[in-house]
Amino acid sequence: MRSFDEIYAISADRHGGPGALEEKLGKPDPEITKLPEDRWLSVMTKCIFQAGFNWKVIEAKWDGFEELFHGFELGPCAFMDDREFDAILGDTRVVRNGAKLATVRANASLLMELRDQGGAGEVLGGWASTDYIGLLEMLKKRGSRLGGNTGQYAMRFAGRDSFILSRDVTARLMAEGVIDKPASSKAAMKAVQGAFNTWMEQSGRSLNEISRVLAFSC
DNA sequence: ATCTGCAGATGCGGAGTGGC
DNA sequence: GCCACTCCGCATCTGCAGAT
Repeated sequence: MRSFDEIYAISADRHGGPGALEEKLGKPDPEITKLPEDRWLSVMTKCIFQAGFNWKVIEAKWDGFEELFHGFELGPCAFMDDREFDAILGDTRVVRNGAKLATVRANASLLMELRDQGGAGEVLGGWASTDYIGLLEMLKKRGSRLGGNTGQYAMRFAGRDSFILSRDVTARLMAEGVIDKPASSKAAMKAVQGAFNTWMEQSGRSLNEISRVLAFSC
Protein backbone atom coordinates (compact mmCIF):
# COMPACT_ATOMS: atom_id res chain seq x y z
CA MET A 1 0.00 0.00 0.00
CA ARG A 2 1.37 3.40 -1.01
CA SER A 3 1.75 6.21 1.49
CA PHE A 4 -0.68 9.10 1.33
CA ASP A 5 2.01 11.36 -0.13
CA GLU A 6 2.65 8.96 -2.98
CA ILE A 7 -1.03 8.77 -3.89
CA TYR A 8 -1.33 12.53 -3.51
CA ALA A 9 1.48 12.93 -6.04
CA ILE A 10 -0.36 10.74 -8.55
CA SER A 11 -3.55 12.78 -8.14
CA ALA A 12 -1.79 16.13 -8.34
CA ASP A 13 -0.11 14.96 -11.52
CA ARG A 14 -3.43 14.03 -13.09
CA HIS A 15 -5.29 17.15 -12.04
CA GLY A 16 -3.04 20.09 -12.87
CA GLY A 17 -0.66 20.12 -9.91
CA PRO A 18 -1.04 20.45 -6.13
CA GLY A 19 -2.64 23.90 -6.30
CA ALA A 20 -5.44 22.81 -8.63
CA LEU A 21 -5.95 19.59 -6.69
CA GLU A 22 -6.22 21.38 -3.34
CA GLU A 23 -9.08 23.47 -4.67
CA LYS A 24 -11.04 20.34 -5.50
CA LEU A 25 -10.73 18.81 -2.04
CA GLY A 26 -13.76 19.65 0.02
CA LYS A 27 -13.43 19.78 3.78
CA PRO A 28 -16.01 18.69 6.31
CA ASP A 29 -18.18 21.30 8.00
CA PRO A 30 -16.54 22.16 11.36
CA GLU A 31 -19.98 23.04 12.76
CA ILE A 32 -21.58 19.76 11.70
CA THR A 33 -22.66 18.79 15.20
CA LYS A 34 -24.92 21.86 15.15
CA LEU A 35 -26.80 20.84 11.99
CA PRO A 36 -30.52 20.81 12.87
CA GLU A 37 -32.45 17.53 12.86
CA ASP A 38 -34.72 18.54 10.00
CA ARG A 39 -31.70 19.18 7.74
CA TRP A 40 -30.38 15.68 8.43
CA LEU A 41 -33.74 14.23 7.44
CA SER A 42 -33.88 16.45 4.37
CA VAL A 43 -30.47 15.41 3.08
CA MET A 44 -31.09 11.74 3.84
CA THR A 45 -34.37 11.83 1.94
CA LYS A 46 -32.82 13.63 -0.99
CA CYS A 47 -30.07 11.04 -1.30
CA ILE A 48 -32.58 8.21 -1.06
CA PHE A 49 -34.56 9.63 -3.96
CA GLN A 50 -31.48 10.44 -6.01
CA ALA A 51 -30.35 6.81 -5.84
CA GLY A 52 -31.30 5.24 -9.13
CA PHE A 53 -32.91 8.38 -10.48
CA ASN A 54 -31.93 11.31 -12.59
CA TRP A 55 -30.63 13.83 -10.05
CA LYS A 56 -32.01 16.78 -12.00
CA VAL A 57 -35.54 15.44 -11.57
CA ILE A 58 -35.15 15.35 -7.80
CA GLU A 59 -33.54 18.78 -7.71
CA ALA A 60 -36.40 20.25 -9.72
CA LYS A 61 -39.02 18.81 -7.37
CA TRP A 62 -37.18 19.46 -4.13
CA ASP A 63 -39.18 22.50 -3.11
CA GLY A 64 -42.28 20.32 -3.38
CA PHE A 65 -40.76 17.74 -1.05
CA GLU A 66 -39.87 20.38 1.53
CA GLU A 67 -43.38 21.78 1.37
CA LEU A 68 -45.29 18.50 1.59
CA PHE A 69 -43.08 17.12 4.37
CA HIS A 70 -43.34 20.27 6.54
CA GLY A 71 -39.73 21.28 6.03
CA PHE A 72 -38.79 17.82 7.29
CA GLU A 73 -39.65 18.64 10.89
CA LEU A 74 -39.33 15.36 12.76
CA GLY A 75 -42.66 15.38 14.58
CA PRO A 76 -44.99 15.88 11.62
CA CYS A 77 -42.95 13.40 9.55
CA ALA A 78 -42.65 10.67 12.18
CA PHE A 79 -46.29 10.85 13.24
CA MET A 80 -47.85 11.46 9.84
CA ASP A 81 -51.21 9.70 9.58
CA ASP A 82 -52.14 7.45 6.69
CA ARG A 83 -54.52 9.95 5.19
CA GLU A 84 -51.83 12.56 4.78
CA PHE A 85 -49.36 9.97 3.55
CA ASP A 86 -51.82 8.81 0.89
CA ALA A 87 -52.32 12.41 -0.20
CA ILE A 88 -48.57 12.83 -0.68
CA LEU A 89 -48.43 9.53 -2.54
CA GLY A 90 -50.77 10.98 -5.14
CA ASP A 91 -49.17 14.42 -5.35
CA THR A 92 -47.06 15.10 -8.44
CA ARG A 93 -44.94 17.63 -6.56
CA VAL A 94 -42.96 14.62 -5.28
CA VAL A 95 -41.68 11.48 -6.98
CA ARG A 96 -44.50 9.06 -6.21
CA ASN A 97 -42.44 6.09 -5.14
CA GLY A 98 -44.25 4.63 -2.16
CA ALA A 99 -41.34 2.67 -0.73
CA LYS A 100 -39.06 5.69 -0.83
CA LEU A 101 -41.68 8.09 0.51
CA ALA A 102 -42.19 5.73 3.44
CA THR A 103 -38.55 6.15 4.44
CA VAL A 104 -39.29 9.71 5.58
CA ARG A 105 -41.47 8.45 8.40
CA ALA A 106 -39.00 5.70 9.34
CA ASN A 107 -35.94 7.92 9.29
CA ALA A 108 -37.72 10.68 11.20
CA SER A 109 -38.32 8.08 13.92
CA LEU A 110 -34.66 7.08 13.90
CA LEU A 111 -33.55 10.70 14.30
CA MET A 112 -35.98 11.14 17.18
CA GLU A 113 -34.52 8.08 18.89
CA LEU A 114 -31.08 9.67 18.68
CA ARG A 115 -32.28 12.47 20.97
CA ASP A 116 -31.58 10.16 23.91
CA GLN A 117 -27.98 9.90 22.81
CA GLY A 118 -27.40 13.63 22.44
CA GLY A 119 -29.29 14.31 19.23
CA ALA A 120 -28.72 13.80 15.53
CA GLY A 121 -25.98 16.40 15.29
CA GLU A 122 -23.94 14.90 18.10
CA VAL A 123 -24.43 11.28 17.09
CA LEU A 124 -24.12 11.55 13.30
CA GLY A 125 -21.85 14.58 13.16
CA GLY A 126 -19.77 13.69 16.19
CA TRP A 127 -19.16 10.02 15.37
CA ALA A 128 -15.39 9.39 15.29
CA SER A 129 -13.96 9.38 11.78
CA THR A 130 -11.68 6.51 12.79
CA ASP A 131 -14.83 4.39 13.13
CA TYR A 132 -16.80 5.83 10.22
CA ILE A 133 -17.79 2.30 9.14
CA GLY A 134 -19.51 1.91 12.50
CA LEU A 135 -21.70 4.89 11.65
CA LEU A 136 -22.49 3.44 8.22
CA GLU A 137 -23.43 0.14 9.82
CA MET A 138 -25.74 1.87 12.27
CA LEU A 139 -27.45 3.75 9.43
CA LYS A 140 -27.91 0.53 7.51
CA LYS A 141 -29.28 -1.32 10.49
CA ARG A 142 -31.52 1.29 12.05
CA GLY A 143 -32.29 3.58 9.14
CA SER A 144 -34.43 2.93 6.10
CA ARG A 145 -32.67 2.64 2.74
CA LEU A 146 -29.51 4.19 4.14
CA GLY A 147 -27.27 1.20 3.56
CA GLY A 148 -24.76 1.13 0.75
CA ASN A 149 -23.84 4.28 -1.11
CA THR A 150 -26.92 6.25 -0.09
CA GLY A 151 -25.84 6.57 3.53
CA GLN A 152 -22.36 7.57 2.43
CA TYR A 153 -23.66 10.27 0.11
CA ALA A 154 -26.05 11.52 2.78
CA MET A 155 -23.21 11.96 5.26
CA ARG A 156 -21.06 13.73 2.66
CA PHE A 157 -23.85 16.05 1.52
CA ALA A 158 -24.75 16.87 5.10
CA GLY A 159 -21.18 18.09 5.52
CA ARG A 160 -19.94 15.33 7.80
CA ASP A 161 -16.39 13.98 7.50
CA SER A 162 -16.84 10.96 5.27
CA PHE A 163 -15.55 8.76 2.53
CA ILE A 164 -17.58 7.56 -0.43
CA LEU A 165 -16.74 4.22 -1.98
CA SER A 166 -17.36 5.37 -5.53
CA ARG A 167 -16.06 3.52 -8.55
CA ASP A 168 -12.78 5.48 -8.57
CA VAL A 169 -12.14 5.26 -4.83
CA THR A 170 -12.79 1.52 -4.96
CA ALA A 171 -10.41 1.18 -7.93
CA ARG A 172 -7.64 2.89 -5.93
CA LEU A 173 -8.28 0.74 -2.87
CA MET A 174 -8.05 -2.35 -5.05
CA ALA A 175 -4.86 -1.10 -6.70
CA GLU A 176 -3.35 -0.67 -3.23
CA GLY A 177 -4.32 -4.20 -2.26
CA VAL A 178 -6.64 -3.02 0.52
CA ILE A 179 -9.55 -4.96 -0.99
CA ASP A 180 -9.79 -7.31 -3.97
CA LYS A 181 -13.30 -6.39 -5.09
CA PRO A 182 -15.89 -3.71 -4.24
CA ALA A 183 -16.29 -3.68 -0.45
CA SER A 184 -19.47 -5.38 0.73
CA SER A 185 -18.44 -7.61 3.59
CA LYS A 186 -17.67 -6.47 7.11
CA ALA A 187 -14.09 -7.67 6.75
CA ALA A 188 -13.66 -5.57 3.61
CA MET A 189 -15.14 -2.48 5.28
CA LYS A 190 -12.78 -3.00 8.20
CA ALA A 191 -9.82 -3.16 5.83
CA VAL A 192 -11.00 0.06 4.14
CA GLN A 193 -11.34 1.85 7.48
CA GLY A 194 -7.88 0.63 8.46
CA ALA A 195 -6.35 2.04 5.30
CA PHE A 196 -8.08 5.41 5.76
CA ASN A 197 -6.94 5.53 9.39
CA THR A 198 -3.34 4.98 8.28
CA TRP A 199 -3.58 7.75 5.68
CA MET A 200 -5.22 10.07 8.23
CA GLU A 201 -2.28 9.51 10.58
CA GLN A 202 0.27 10.04 7.82
CA SER A 203 -1.28 13.26 6.52
CA GLY A 204 -3.36 14.77 9.31
CA ARG A 205 -6.12 15.19 6.75
CA SER A 206 -9.84 14.41 6.93
CA LEU A 207 -11.62 11.40 5.43
CA ASN A 208 -13.18 13.85 2.98
CA GLU A 209 -9.87 15.00 1.59
CA ILE A 210 -8.36 11.53 1.47
CA SER A 211 -11.45 10.11 -0.24
CA ARG A 212 -11.30 12.83 -2.87
CA VAL A 213 -7.54 12.37 -3.41
CA LEU A 214 -8.10 8.64 -3.95
CA ALA A 215 -10.88 9.33 -6.42
CA PHE A 216 -8.74 11.78 -8.38
CA SER A 217 -5.91 9.25 -8.63
CA CYS A 218 -7.92 7.06 -11.03
C1' DA B 1 -26.29 -17.98 15.65
C1' DT B 2 -24.57 -14.93 12.53
C1' DC B 3 -22.66 -13.45 8.34
C1' DT B 4 -22.13 -13.59 3.23
C1' DG B 5 -23.26 -13.56 -1.60
C1' DC B 6 -26.45 -14.12 -5.11
C1' DA B 7 -30.74 -13.64 -8.01
C1' DG B 8 -34.80 -11.40 -8.88
C1' DA B 9 -38.10 -7.66 -7.99
C1' DT B 10 -38.97 -2.89 -7.47
C1' DG B 11 -39.81 2.05 -8.76
C1' DC B 12 -40.54 6.98 -11.90
C1' DG B 13 -39.47 10.29 -15.30
C1' DG B 14 -37.01 11.01 -19.53
C1' DA B 15 -35.49 9.68 -24.02
C1' DG B 16 -36.53 7.48 -28.05
C1' DT B 17 -39.71 5.47 -31.50
C1' DG B 18 -43.62 5.02 -34.57
C1' DG B 19 -47.84 6.66 -36.32
C1' DC B 20 -51.21 10.22 -37.35
C1' DG C 1 -47.40 19.14 -33.02
C1' DC C 2 -49.07 15.36 -30.32
C1' DC C 3 -50.28 10.85 -28.43
C1' DA C 4 -49.18 6.11 -26.91
C1' DC C 5 -45.85 3.06 -25.94
C1' DT C 6 -41.28 0.81 -24.51
C1' DC C 7 -36.84 0.76 -22.56
C1' DC C 8 -33.38 2.50 -19.49
C1' DG C 9 -30.93 4.04 -15.30
C1' DC C 10 -29.44 2.72 -10.30
C1' DA C 11 -29.27 0.99 -5.74
C1' DT C 12 -32.03 -0.99 -2.53
C1' DC C 13 -34.85 -4.83 -0.53
C1' DT C 14 -36.22 -9.63 0.00
C1' DG C 15 -35.51 -14.37 0.35
C1' DC C 16 -32.58 -18.15 0.23
C1' DA C 17 -28.58 -21.26 0.30
C1' DG C 18 -24.20 -21.82 1.92
C1' DA C 19 -20.18 -20.57 4.87
C1' DT C 20 -18.06 -19.45 9.31
